[in-house]
Amino acid sequence: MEGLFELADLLGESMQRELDTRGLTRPRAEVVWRLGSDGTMTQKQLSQALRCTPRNVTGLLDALEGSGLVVRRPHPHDRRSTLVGLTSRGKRASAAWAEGYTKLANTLFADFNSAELASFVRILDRVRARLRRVPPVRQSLSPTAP
Amino acid sequence: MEGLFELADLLGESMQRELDTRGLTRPRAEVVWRLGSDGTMTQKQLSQALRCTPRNVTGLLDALEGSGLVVRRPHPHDRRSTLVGLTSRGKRASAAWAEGYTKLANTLFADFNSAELASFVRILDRVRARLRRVPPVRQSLSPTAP
DNA sequence: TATTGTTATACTCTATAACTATA
DNA sequence: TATAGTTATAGAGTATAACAATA
Repeated sequence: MEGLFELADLLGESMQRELDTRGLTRPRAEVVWRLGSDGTMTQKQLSQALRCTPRNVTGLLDALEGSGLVVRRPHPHDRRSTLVGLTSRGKRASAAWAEGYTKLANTLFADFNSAELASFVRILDRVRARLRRVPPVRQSLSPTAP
Repeated sequence: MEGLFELADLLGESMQRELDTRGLTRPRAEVVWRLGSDGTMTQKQLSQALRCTPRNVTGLLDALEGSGLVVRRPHPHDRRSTLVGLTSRGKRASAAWAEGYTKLANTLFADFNSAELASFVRILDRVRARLRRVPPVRQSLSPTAP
């Protein structure tokens, strides 16, 4: 089933190519993507959503604010916090990506009949659910194991 | 078909977790992986295989040599070149990862009957082949599009 | 006293350009 | 003259720790 790993790599490369043509790095694109999906949030919430440090968020937002995709606004009730949201340009970018991925998926899965697709999706869902629960198999991957 | 993108992400995270527990970064692990798959090669060949600059290879090899996973040897016929290969520890690491991924795949795809699996693999292969040919859809992903 | 976001500092990956040794 | 690998320099992402403002 190495094909699955290769497919995952190919999907990653495909996404990367898209970002390169837009002059956006992947971490910055993830910020835009997240804000587009979940809407305005504080930097703290963003750092939790992206699973990175608050310091990291500061740097990414500085760059994205500079290129006009994102705005920082004071939190109305907590003056320690900063609310982050997409500009109209950021919203267009986020929506365009979502559309692009949908198109890509449609292209990739065109020409399959519905029975095949249903079977594929069923297996995909079960594999995905299982992957979420699989713990890292540390022992078998140890490069220092005897 | 967003499930496929999510699965790709999950697989990536799963691999990343493995590397984290080993104290290896992804770029360094890719060097070890590549040398394990294709055997000894020059730094030039490595930079082409990894699609990065020769300078980048130098840095990765410096680190990997320091941790004893890789050795540099003079090329027997061309004194400009350097041959790079895995140490025995590097070979163990590479083999252990391959085994780990096989185990993961086996875990993920246990409990499916052979007809389901055959159907899944067939679609997977066709999607993969198509993905290799799909060009980036630049227009539809443009954040600056009107 | 705890939390939010920042500055200070450091390490890794990556790239381009200039340079050395060799072909 | 061209090639392989290095040093020099720079920018992005990430982390920890110390700090300011606010709760």
